[in-house]
Amino acid sequence: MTDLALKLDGDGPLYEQIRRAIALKITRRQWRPGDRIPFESELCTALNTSRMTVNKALQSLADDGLIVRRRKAGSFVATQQSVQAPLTIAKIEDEVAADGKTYGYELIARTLMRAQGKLTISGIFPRGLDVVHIQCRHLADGHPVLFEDRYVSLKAVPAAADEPFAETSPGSWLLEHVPWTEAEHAICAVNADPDLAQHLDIGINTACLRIERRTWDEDETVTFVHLTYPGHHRTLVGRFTPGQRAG
Amino acid sequence: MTDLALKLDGDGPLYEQIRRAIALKITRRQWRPGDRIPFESELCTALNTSRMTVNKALQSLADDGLIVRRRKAGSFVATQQSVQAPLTIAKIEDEVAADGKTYGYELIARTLMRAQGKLTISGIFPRGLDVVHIQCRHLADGHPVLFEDRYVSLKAVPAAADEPFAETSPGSWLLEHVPWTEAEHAICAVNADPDLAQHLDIGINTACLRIERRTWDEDETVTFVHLTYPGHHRTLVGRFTPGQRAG
DNA sequence: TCTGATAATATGTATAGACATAATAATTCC
DNA sequence: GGAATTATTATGTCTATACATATTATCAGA
Repeated sequence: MTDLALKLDGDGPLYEQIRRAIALKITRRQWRPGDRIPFESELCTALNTSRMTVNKALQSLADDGLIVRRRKAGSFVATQQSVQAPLTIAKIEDEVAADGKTYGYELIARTLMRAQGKLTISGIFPRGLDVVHIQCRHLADGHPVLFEDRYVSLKAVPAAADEPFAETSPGSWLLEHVPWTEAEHAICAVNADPDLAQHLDIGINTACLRIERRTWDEDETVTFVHLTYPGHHRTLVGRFTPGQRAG
Repeated sequence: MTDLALKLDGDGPLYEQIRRAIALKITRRQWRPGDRIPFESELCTALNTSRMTVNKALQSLADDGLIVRRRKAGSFVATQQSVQAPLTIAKIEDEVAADGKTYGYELIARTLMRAQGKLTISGIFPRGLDVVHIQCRHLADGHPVLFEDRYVSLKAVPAAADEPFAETSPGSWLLEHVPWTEAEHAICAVNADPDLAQHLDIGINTACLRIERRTWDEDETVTFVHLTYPGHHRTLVGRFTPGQRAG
């Protein structure tokens, strides 16, 4: 039967063809949000394929949020289709290098302290926890492109107490030495205060992009960092193509 | 054999257990970037499972970039482990509603025009293309939270010429009426110019977060939009957990 | 020693069948 | 009619097998 009017384009693996064909129906609004799409068994007979192959296509569509699957009920086109933006935060070293520029690093301050004030109020670290506070900046061809303001828990990372961070940026060092299982990000815009303006070599009040990242290892907070970029720094976020699998 | 020391936790589907066990090895740095991880066949015999099950676990790890797979060579822990931040851009209506506030919409300007100047220089629209230019703002409990500056191609969306956008925001209208296959985002910080400051009811020069989105349908640019949020608006980006599948 | 053909092999894809599970529909009983 | 039970069913998971494909390793021949 071709009453489903699902046309495979014959390009690439079967499950990807099926995925594309269904994604096309959805993006073309022929199958609309809330609509039930054909059962696996129907697709199998219509396309003359095995269930596992159809299943692989549907699972991948479900993974990407294009459809929602419910046992016994069937599969449905997702009702709220929010736009996904796969933001990949590369190491700044790589980013500068990818730009064809020379990377530079400068430590501004490194202090051993106990968590207090804002850090404890925000619930990031428990009061009194030993932390290292590091401020540093990253340069591209000698010009500052990123100011980093970081706290590292000495409970989670005792070795950080002996690391001067004079040559190695804390980001790289942590990535290399410390395991983590979870990260949470927030993005906001801030006006440069005099300090920040000086460190980034920009005018006071210049808009800056700030990424706030908190990293855990299991339940233990490992590090909390503010990464602040000059506002003109345009962070490119990846493309999102509902029809095809991320890669 | 348990010489792989891969311990399954017995929680949930087998392929997820395998996935978790391997992800744990990687996050714990027991299998380091560049290392080859056991072959599918080795995992099969060690864990006494079928190849398809192991394959499903490994494929999902590869999808998420934790490992890289090469035929004949094997599977390897990914060398550059960039941090993924799954940024989900919800409809502003939903976002305001999720905040427990009352959503409001105000059209500021709607103009039919031909693409010129910056729009053509940036290569977004071809010179002379008919577009609708819409400026509007979105309110939460009567207070502006988002300024939207949008261009819609009349070639891709002829119906936009007849839509006043007086009551419906162009974002919702487009999402409802117009198919698209691809979107690209960029994020930057900008200082509020007098106009923007007035529309968002903030001080001049206040740092604002701007999301720039370009949307295509196949090769045709559908719309280009600047979404500008007051800087204090903290855009929460989702959590990223390398050990478990997104969902 | 180098080159090109050949073999070996790990992953990639696809199939058919089986049972589990959750959610819905149908049925029975009060 | 309504509540509790049972049956049905679509998806979820898993297995065993087969062949395709890309890539590496090996080996023969010049």
